[in-house]
Amino acid sequence: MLEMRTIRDQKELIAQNIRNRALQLDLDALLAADERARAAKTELDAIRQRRNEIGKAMQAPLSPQQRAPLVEEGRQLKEREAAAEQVHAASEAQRLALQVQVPNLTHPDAPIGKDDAENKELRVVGERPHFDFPPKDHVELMEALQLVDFEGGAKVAGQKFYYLKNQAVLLEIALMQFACRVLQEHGFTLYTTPDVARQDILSGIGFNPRGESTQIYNIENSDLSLVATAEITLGGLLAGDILDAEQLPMLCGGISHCFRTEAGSAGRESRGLYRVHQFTKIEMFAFTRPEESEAMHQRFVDIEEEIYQRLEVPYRVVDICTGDLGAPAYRKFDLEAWMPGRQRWGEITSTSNCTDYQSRRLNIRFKERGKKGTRLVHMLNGTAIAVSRAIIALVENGQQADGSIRLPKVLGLEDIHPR
RNA sequence: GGAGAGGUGGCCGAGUGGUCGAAGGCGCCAGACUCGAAAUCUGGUAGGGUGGUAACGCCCUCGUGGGUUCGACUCCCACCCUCUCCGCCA
Repeated sequence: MLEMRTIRDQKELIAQNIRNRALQLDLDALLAADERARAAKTELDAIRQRRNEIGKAMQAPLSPQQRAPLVEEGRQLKEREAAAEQVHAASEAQRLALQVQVPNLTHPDAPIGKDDAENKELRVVGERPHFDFPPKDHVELMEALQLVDFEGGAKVAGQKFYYLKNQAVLLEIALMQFACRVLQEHGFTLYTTPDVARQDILSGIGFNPRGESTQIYNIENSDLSLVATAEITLGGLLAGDILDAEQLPMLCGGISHCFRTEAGSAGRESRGLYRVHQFTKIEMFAFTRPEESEAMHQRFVDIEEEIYQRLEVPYRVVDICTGDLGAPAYRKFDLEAWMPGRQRWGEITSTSNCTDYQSRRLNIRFKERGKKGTRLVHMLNGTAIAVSRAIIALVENGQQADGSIRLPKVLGLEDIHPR
């Protein structure tokens, strides 16, 4: 969420940003709602001020004749205050509903474009494999090797759920282990996290769990939702806290069980493990001083590249364009792996600098020694390894003519052979 | 799940109907002392909103939300969380 003052003072900039992001949003309605909310607050404050004055006056020893009119006025003010409070609460709710739709500002270097077709390729790293046989996709390969069971998944939990089997299970564990090790080497504190989170945490991160096209599974009779990523639980970890500046930057790595309804994406990229309702991910998260966030963002990209280089997966780095950025992201880079089964690049990691967009709503601040006041931290997230997509890349790129799969040495696993 | 205790500023901790944003301490900042530091002494030190060029004013915040009252940190209700004991359990 952006600060209302920013939206007021820099209306043109905000409006341009909304256009760049190809969003529809009535800024004037927001500004009007803001006017109403502030007017209501002024009104309410005036009533409260008078009430406080009466309270103060009543402390002095007073005769019953002096007290009576004060008590009466106080009584009346209480009623007026209640009415004013309702007006104020309603106008604030209206304002907030619009305010949270305003996307974050955007890095000046982010490419301007309306959708993912206009993302900018920054570099390609690694050699795409050449096959002297027609390459198969991961579904065909994995089913032949008894590494996955989609039918079982569908029977028990529905479409887009799956079981991993045999060596794929060890592969998942090895990938998680590898990613955790790398993060630890880079100074991250590792976490397992809850797989559910409260509404206010979800909204603070920028998810809208009860909205119409939500990606989120909600748990009935509670204000909990299944998390779509550990970005939610890691980012929410420090909600409401005031940190010492010396504690920053704070790096967290987490095992992330991801649950996504994938509403509205039926039929899109739906084959196999590419887009599923549940997967496991190792997530990076950082809380930084504002001055550090851009450098930290680069560092996240570097770590992602290190991981995929060590996994020997050919990939390219993409600078996400304005129209394809999520609302909280100030800038976003994706790594896309070469996927021979689809003959195209497929997203395997994503890292966003969300600046203070999330910390404002989650109220995560830091304090510097000797300085007055507090400042909002910057928050960044990034994928170390999203297991299901990493498996696609490894299996498809590592396939051999005899149907076996060659795996990168860093995982410490044997290659996978037909039984 | 049952019984009890408790949630106050960056931290610890007092405060049980009158203004208290809150004693005291720690920490931090500035100054004094010192060649310098430590110790000591003096003063300062919450966050947010809103109005104002500013000085400064006003409002909110003592877990959260309601209620009682002219007035609530203080009384009542609900919820959340923490701790102790008992039960249950991987």
